Amino acid sequence: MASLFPDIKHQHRNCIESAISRAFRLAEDNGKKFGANQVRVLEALLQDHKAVSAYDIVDRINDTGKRLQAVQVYRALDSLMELGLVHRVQSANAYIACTIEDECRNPQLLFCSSCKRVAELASESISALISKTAKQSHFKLEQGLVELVGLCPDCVDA
Amino acid sequence: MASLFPDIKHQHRNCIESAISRAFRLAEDNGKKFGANQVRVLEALLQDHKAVSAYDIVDRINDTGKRLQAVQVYRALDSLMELGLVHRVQSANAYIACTIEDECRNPQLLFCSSCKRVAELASESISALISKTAKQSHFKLEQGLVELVGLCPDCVDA
DNA sequence: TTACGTAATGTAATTATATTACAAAATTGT
DNA sequence: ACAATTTTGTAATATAATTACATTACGTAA
Repeated sequence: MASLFPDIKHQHRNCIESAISRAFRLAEDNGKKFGANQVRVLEALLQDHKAVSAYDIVDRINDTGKRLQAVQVYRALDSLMELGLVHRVQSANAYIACTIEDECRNPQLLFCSSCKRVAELASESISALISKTAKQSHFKLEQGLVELVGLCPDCVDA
Repeated sequence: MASLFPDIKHQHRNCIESAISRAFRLAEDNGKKFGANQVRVLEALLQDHKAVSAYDIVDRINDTGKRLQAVQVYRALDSLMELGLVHRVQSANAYIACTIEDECRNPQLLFCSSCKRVAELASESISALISKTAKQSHFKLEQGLVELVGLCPDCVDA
């Protein structure tokens, strides 16, 4: 199996474009507004595949154009997370743009503690097991978080 | 299946005692020091089965006896987490005492977003799937976090 | 169109969470 | 007893997230 982490020479521009257009589509489908702040935050996250803290997003945004404050970034993050377009990297208090095509509310993340990159899975067997577990426990699942923390192939080799 | 969440009339004293004695055993086995601060923090967490923030632990501790500062509580939490005796409830920036008998570094938590109680699983099928997934992805797993956020049976009924 | 109610955005301040830096005390090995 | 190391104590600071409220944009019904 090839690494789930982005190849050094992948066409990142494609990631950005497809994510943005998917975002507009999803927002439309859900009758949600997709304003300038949301777009800017999503774009800031899409600059790379690393987990980025909210304040780093603020910095990225404020490098250019109209300045935003933290609270505005948090608001945008909240709405993006509601749409499943952004996930919180729980163990790092950071955020990542979703790379899964479909609606994604139960992220399965591989987070490299060394280079901070994140790869996202969409394992049916994992989600099935999660649902089954919740059901067995009479637990009304709102969100199932799976986060594998460790070293990505590149960082293991290095 | 009975609820994994503690029954209202369970003998909580037992939880506390067994956790503490297990803690001493584990620390000894690992040649780790188990000082007064660690004990106090663990006891504070064991007061109930809810996720507790670090600063709430500080408050619980400072209600009685020698006062501790946040950093001391964080240090104790770190060492307790290293031993697997405490887990971070990632989605709540809070902490919980482990209720599993064996070494526990890949917690599987059910976190009730309403009452903040936490139930802990030790599903072999989940851990196996996690390990397998990491292996397939050539990912050197340091910690596998599974956190189900939702409503416990009591809060669903209510 | 204007007036009104609602939702989104802007701005400032504050609260909550976690870490750094360094001093003091305890512990360990020689 | 002494130096080296680790743990604990204390103060300050850094980072993360939210609250409170003012302002602007947006839909909609008179």
